[in-house]
Parts: sequence; structure tokens; C-alpha cells
Amino acid sequence: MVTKAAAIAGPAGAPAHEQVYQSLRDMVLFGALAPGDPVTIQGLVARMQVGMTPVREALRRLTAEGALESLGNRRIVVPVLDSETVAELTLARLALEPLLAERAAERAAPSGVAELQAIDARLDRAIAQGDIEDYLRENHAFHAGIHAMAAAPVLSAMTDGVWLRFGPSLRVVCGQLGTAQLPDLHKDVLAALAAGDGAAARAAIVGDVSQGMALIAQGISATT
Amino acid sequence: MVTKAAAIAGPAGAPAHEQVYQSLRDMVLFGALAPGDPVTIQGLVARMQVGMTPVREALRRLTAEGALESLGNRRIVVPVLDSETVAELTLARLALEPLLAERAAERAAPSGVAELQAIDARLDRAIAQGDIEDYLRENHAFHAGIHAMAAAPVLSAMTDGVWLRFGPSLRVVCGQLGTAQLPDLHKDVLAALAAGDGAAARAAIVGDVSQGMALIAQGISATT
DNA sequence: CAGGAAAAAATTTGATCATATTTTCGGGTC
DNA sequence: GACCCGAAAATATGATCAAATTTTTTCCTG
Repeated sequence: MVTKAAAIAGPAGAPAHEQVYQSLRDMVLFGALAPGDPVTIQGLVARMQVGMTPVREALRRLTAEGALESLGNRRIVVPVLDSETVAELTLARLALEPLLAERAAERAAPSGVAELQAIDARLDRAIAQGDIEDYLRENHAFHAGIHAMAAAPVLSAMTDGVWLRFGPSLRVVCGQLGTAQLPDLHKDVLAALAAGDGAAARAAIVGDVSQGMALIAQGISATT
Repeated sequence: MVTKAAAIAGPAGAPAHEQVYQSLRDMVLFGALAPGDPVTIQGLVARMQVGMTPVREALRRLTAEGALESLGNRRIVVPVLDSETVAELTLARLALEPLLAERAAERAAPSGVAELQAIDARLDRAIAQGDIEDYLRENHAFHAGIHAMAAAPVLSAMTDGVWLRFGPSLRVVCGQLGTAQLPDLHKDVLAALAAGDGAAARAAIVGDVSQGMALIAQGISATT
């Protein structure tokens, strides 16, 4: 796949390695990179207009987070998930995200919930229009918003890492199945957050995560 | 603190950035770096004998894992934990490590259990002698061994990241309280592993993690 | 005249790049 | 099928530039 993104994006003031990191992170999360795609330093140096040092640093960071995989032979690729790994990622998400949702419900402010509702509205529109990239972006924004509400930076960071691992594969699954049958328990989540009901938020997220990861598992086994 | 470690350690064939990473990781885990210690690129370039690029890459990797913290102003320090962060880390450990222990019990091979027993024997000796660094090393080896048994690379990697976050603070607590009152439910863990009893292993690890993190929380609040 | 705050110079440290070196992969040959 | 050679990519270094902290100097005020 390897869509050619022209140049680096991000805060102009930020250091180059940070901008490269953000760009690559976006590509991983929102479908510009497919599982198995090779990621070369020189390619990134040419595509974005920076030296090799910032690119190297961004790459190390991404591999440390599991977004990219460093083959022993000096080669870096977007990881291809097998079913065991998907099962592990499901366990990880189910261990962390319900916890975050519960905390979010206990701390939810009306303005935050309203913002999530706006995101969810855009998400529904993306599904209706079959726009996969928009769906991925808004879906991520929705969950990231919940995690921000939970006020648990460490747990949020760990969860982010998990999302980076399945991002490319989720994109593939969406491409195969379209946006029609994607999970959407977001309305339940929103209701729970608005009501401050931690248990309900937890339950809704468990459902959302389970459905989403089941879809990925299904897509993986179909390819094998 | 900042004990001067002479040069890089690690597999000779490995790339320099990997060796620097391993060295720094050891320092973080086993007490050579204290919370709040500044970590400068140039200092590392001088201490280990490598250029800046490998040092930079190792530093990015460590900060991505949460072992180091990048202040906005281009400065990198060993994180100082507050009580909220300790609470989060406790949640994270309790979410992941019992899961790993349970899986380990279901997959435990006799040879693996024997190896863990050997580690635990060395650990007891370190406690008896009050050798903090040895204690930290063997304790880590013990838990890492369990995680390896669980055959869950992603969950293990996530847990490793958590350990990196509280490593320096654990060292401080050991220094304050000595090795006398350290938690040691390892015998229960070993029995559960040998018996293949997942629930018992889970329970033992819950106890071990809870006790250890409570000690850290106590040490943190004492300093404040 | 002493004390202190603000400004400016100097030093230290980080960020980036261009270049040299080494390693790996692919193609061709025996 | 094994082996060697060339191209391409990664690793690592040192130099250069920019930013931030620290120190010093200066000037104003009490």
C-alpha cells in the first residue's frame, strides 16, 4: 500500500523527530501503512524532508511501542498479526479499557460528554458514507477521549500502544468488510458516561472491544 | 546518585544503540539511576564510548517505554513517581501480571519451575545478606521467568514497561527500609506453578504485587 | 555603600545534517 | 546448489547550528 504522504505534518515548532513520529503514528493508526509493508529509513528521508537522525529516532520509538517491528536483519516492517497475537491484544484491551471507561464515567464532565457525542456523530456519518479513514480517525478520537477523561496517563499510554499494534490490521479488515457491520456500542457508552454509571460504561466498552477484536480475528483467519 | 558505569555492556555483535539501551535499562531497573537524576546525551557519549546517534536512539526508546521522562525543555530525567502514578502502576500490574501467572501455571514445564526455584534461592540469599542490587536482579529475573512461561510476548512487553517505570523508586524504597520486610510470596507462586494451579498462581501474584507496590507507595509518601 | 533584580555574555547541552564504514540482499557464475 | 561480487540500505561518527541554562555584570534602589 504505502500511500505517499508528502511531507511531515505537525506543530511547526516541534523538533523534527517528533513530527516524523507523529506522521508515522498517524499512518499506522489510520491505514496509510498495511501489515507487512517495509519501512525504510531512506524512503522516509526522501519522502519527508529531513535527515536520517530524526527518522531513526522516530523509528526506534515506534518499534519500542510495538507499532513497527524490527526484523533482526536491519529491516523494519509493519507487523503482521497472527491469531495468537490478536488474542493477546484482546486480553490487553479487555484488561485496560474497561478500567479506563469506569474511571471516565466517575469523572465525566458534561462538556466532555458533549464533545464525545460530536465525535460519535461524525463517526456515524463516516460509517454511512463508507469512509474508512474517517471512521478510523473518529473511532480513535472517541476512545482516546474516554481515556483522557479517565485521568490515568500511564494506563492511557499503555492502551495507546495496543491500538498502534492492531491499527494496520483493523484497516485491512475494514477494507474487506466495509463499514457496514462495524461495532457501535458508543451510544451505550455515552449514556453511561452521562449518567456517571461506571459499571455500565465498563460493560459497554467490554462489548465494543470484544466485537471489534473479534472482527479483526475473523479477518486475520480469512487471510491465512 | 548517578553511579559511573564505565562502558557499555552487552553482546559484542549487537549494534551500539542496542547495547546502550541494555545498559541504560539495567541502570534503571537495578538502581544505578535514582528518581530525578538527569540523563544527558553528552554525558552518556562520554561515559560509554559511542557517538551521539546510538545514545539518542536508546534514549528515545527508553522514553517511549516510560523508563525515562522527557521534560519539555530538551531535558531528560529519571521519573519521580507521585502517589497517583504509583496507584496507576499498581492497577496496571494487577491487571496484567495475575493474567500472566495464570497462563504460566497452565503452561509450566518442570524444568522451568526448577529454574525459578534456583532464582528464588539466590533471591533469598540476597535478602539475607541485605544485598539490594542482587535482590532487585533476582526478583526481576523471577518475575520475568514467569512471564516468559506465559508465552504472551505482547503482555510481557507491556509488563516490562511497567517495571521500568517503578524500578528506580523500588530501589529507593529498598534503601530506606532494607531488604528485611520485602514481600516474598514466591514460595506460594512456585507451588502453584508446580501444581499447574492457575487460580492459586494468580492469587499469589496478586498478593506479591500488592505488597510490593504498597511498599513503594509508603516510601513515596514518606519522602513527600 | 550594600543588596537585589534585570540584562547580557558564556557555557553547556540538544538537534540536525553530511559523510564514511559496515552489513545485507540479489544476481550471476562456476 | 554453493560461492562471489556489486548495489543498496543501515549503522555510526564528528561537525555544525540552535536553544536553554547558568553565571556574570551592571544598574537601580534603599
